[in-house]
Amino acid sequence: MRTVFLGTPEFAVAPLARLCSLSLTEVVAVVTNLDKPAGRKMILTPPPVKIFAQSKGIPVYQYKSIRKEGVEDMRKLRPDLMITCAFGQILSEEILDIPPLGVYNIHGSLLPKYRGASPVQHAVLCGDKVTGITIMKTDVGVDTGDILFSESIGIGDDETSGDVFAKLSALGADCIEKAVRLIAAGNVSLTPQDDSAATHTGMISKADAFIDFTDGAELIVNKVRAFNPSPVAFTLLSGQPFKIYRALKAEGKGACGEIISVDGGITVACKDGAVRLLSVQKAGGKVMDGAEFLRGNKIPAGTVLGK
RNA sequence: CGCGGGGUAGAGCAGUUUGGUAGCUCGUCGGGCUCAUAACCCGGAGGUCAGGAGGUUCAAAUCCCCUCCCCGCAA
Repeated sequence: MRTVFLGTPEFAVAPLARLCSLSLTEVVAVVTNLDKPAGRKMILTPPPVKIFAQSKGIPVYQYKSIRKEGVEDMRKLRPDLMITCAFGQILSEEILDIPPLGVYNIHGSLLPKYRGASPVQHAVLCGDKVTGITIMKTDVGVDTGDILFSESIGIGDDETSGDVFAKLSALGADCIEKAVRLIAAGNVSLTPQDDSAATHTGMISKADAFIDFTDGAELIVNKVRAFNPSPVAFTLLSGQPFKIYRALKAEGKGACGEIISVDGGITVACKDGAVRLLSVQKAGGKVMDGAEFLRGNKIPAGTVLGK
């Protein structure tokens, strides 16, 4: 099957790699977002999917808007099948109609839960114990298409979004292989989503990652997990950004945001107890564990975070 | 040239303003105490202070110049 893959970030690389390794699918082109300026020097950086595709010698197409600029290119490719995975753009009817076998999407949640841009982060943020991959037919809505199947996976108590992303990316590869075999065999049975059970997730912003110590310990720990590796939960220490990479619930009482213990680690009081900061970073500094940080930064107990 | 912090012992930092014997916490090694210990006490090792046979000076971690690297913000 002539297959066109549309995806952008690291998450999409494993599924793409799987499709490339199958004899069933011939990946004739990869579509991805434009290279973006990144980092302090604003160096133009190609998306991970592009880097992978080029290493395999697969033609890469990049559009600001595939709907406006890419329709003719897609038609010329004469794909039998198109696969989307964290592509970052919404396809038009015009494009969806091109491949005779249809367009399928790899989504990082158990739909209809967590439609949208940040399903993985929200699953972690909400403290879910289970999430998964859904393979669904792509339609003009945002993750609203009919479901081919889904597979679930557990979320460990101490796992971050980064950890879950890695697991789901691998699962996504397995799922898309399975899906492609079903499609090739003509064995496709779709189930519409229950829209009444749907939840939607938007883009994660830096402001979402600000820790409010008047929240409960569990929510704070979940925020820390959900926003690692990006954008990373943070608070303020003496008015400067103070990032928190890892934290655990702990025993203790005190005013919200107050550091109540600096004995071998940093323990901060919150609404219903305390959290222990296991991995932190101050502005301009490196990431280090709590005890290490305290060795060189004399933080008196009683210091209040968040201002 | 987007803004800013930083590079000093294995780790994290102070010392730089006001040049003048290289310091702190931890780790490490040795010894002691203890039923015992990640606890406590005593002692030791470990640093060409990012680099430049640079500049100034009697004297530079510190002041001036150049280069490299790390990080926060912004995007």
